[in-house]
Amino acid sequence: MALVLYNTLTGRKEPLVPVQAGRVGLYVCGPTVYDHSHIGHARAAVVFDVLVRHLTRRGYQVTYVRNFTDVDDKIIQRANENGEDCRTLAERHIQSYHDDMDALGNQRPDFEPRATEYIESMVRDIQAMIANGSAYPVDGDVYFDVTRPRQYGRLSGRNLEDMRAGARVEVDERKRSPFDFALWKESKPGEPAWPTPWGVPGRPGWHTECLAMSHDLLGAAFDIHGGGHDLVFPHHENEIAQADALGRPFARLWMHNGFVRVNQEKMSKSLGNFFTIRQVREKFHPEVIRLFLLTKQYRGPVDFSEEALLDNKKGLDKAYRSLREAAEFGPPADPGPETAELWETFQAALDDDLNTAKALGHLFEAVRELNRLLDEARSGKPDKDRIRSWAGFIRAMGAVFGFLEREDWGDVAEAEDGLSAEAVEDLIRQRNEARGSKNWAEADRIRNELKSQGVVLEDTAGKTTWRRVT
RNA sequence: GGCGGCAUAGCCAAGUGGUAAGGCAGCGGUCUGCAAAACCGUUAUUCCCCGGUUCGAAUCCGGGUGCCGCCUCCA
Repeated sequence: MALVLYNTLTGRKEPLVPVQAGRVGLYVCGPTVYDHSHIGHARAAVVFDVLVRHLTRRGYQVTYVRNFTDVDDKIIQRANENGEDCRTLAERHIQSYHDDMDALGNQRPDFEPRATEYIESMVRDIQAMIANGSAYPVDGDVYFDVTRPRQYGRLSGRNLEDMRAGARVEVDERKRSPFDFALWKESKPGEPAWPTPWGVPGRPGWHTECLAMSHDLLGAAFDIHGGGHDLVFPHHENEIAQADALGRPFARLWMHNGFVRVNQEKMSKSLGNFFTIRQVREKFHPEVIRLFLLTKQYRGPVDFSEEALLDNKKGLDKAYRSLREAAEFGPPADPGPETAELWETFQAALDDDLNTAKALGHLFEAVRELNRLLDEARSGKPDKDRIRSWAGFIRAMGAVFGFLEREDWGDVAEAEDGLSAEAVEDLIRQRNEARGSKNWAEADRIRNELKSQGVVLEDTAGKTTWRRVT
């Protein structure tokens, strides 16, 4: 079955037919680096990371580009507030972003271009748009004339007549249409500025950079352009308008991930209801965040809450526990023929517009099967080969999602506060001595004491294991 | 005002014509000194409401209701 993806441009799912057979060029809009990233940014990055993993797994050679917007009004404003220069501010937040994304287990894109590295290309494109009349200068700025492309609004499904001018922002009377957007802004003294052929030093507007960078790194016609749903209008609409104005082919398929919500509302800076990734990381392991973000198909909204994270932590614990027990029967083996059917079903779910929620269901079916085998093993009939094969299968599915790859799950996190591992094991020794003499009261007292310290014991045949819970 | 999305058990969430995946929580059982974990069974005669099409609909059509998003900050 073919891999299909929902295309915002056409409003339906379409088979992925690459420009060049076997290769996929993917461009995803990255963050504007003036602040730490929140869970919404994490979702976008995780979704497209899983897409890349799946496409790669499916045999495509993927070129993944994700940009940094490192020149922009908000960056200038924040830098001024902090009394530092824009470059320093941007650099710090690029590092912060990398730190978060690495922690979440996202692979680095093949290219991470910065807007400031592509000014020349942008100037080239803007000049071409001025030359063919689709852009016009006003004072020191340059605006794009939205009445020029034949179908302005085709991505977001709207037309100029029905839009509300000035709904959120004062109408700039100098523009021909209120929806004309800035390609170039004249710089005030002290602001970042680059020279131009039209004589006014300044900086680019937001909407040109992705056009220039995708063009230079992936070629004019490429396969997939992605980003958060809030980029559909105006950002991506305006990118398409410029490509049209330049007579340039552009991305074929447009993918947009849904929002992360808090109490039924979009997580956003303006509502103040956002949680930064680093905040959430203080309470939850990054793999838990990752699992949570994949529990729903990427196009729908996902509701953020501690309860939801906690539920997912339990699910991940369960899977890791099985893998750890399976490891006692040897390292994970290549998935055998027994798992082939489920593997196909799993892949088919991802082939269908990256249905991670469905695929995750299949992963947990495999966990249950592995636990069944482990139960049989405990009752004295170990089938090592099958155990190792199912463990390998679960790992393989985990690899597509980018989790279940740790060896130290359960011993990690929270270890800095509470009892040391030595102290725990000492108490376990004391308890097992009590158990040996059938002193159940003392054994239970020690177990309860550990439980109050967040350590849960599990007695299995001849051995007591422990884990920390939050 | 325009455009778009969503509504499935206590919670989260798959399922787009053939008789309700999966996770969390709950209940009963097995195992255990007791637990924990795991497994087995169970938990929606029914998919927001009202009509219609069909042998058959959560799934298609029409009409409601509710929630959300976008209409130049935003992943």
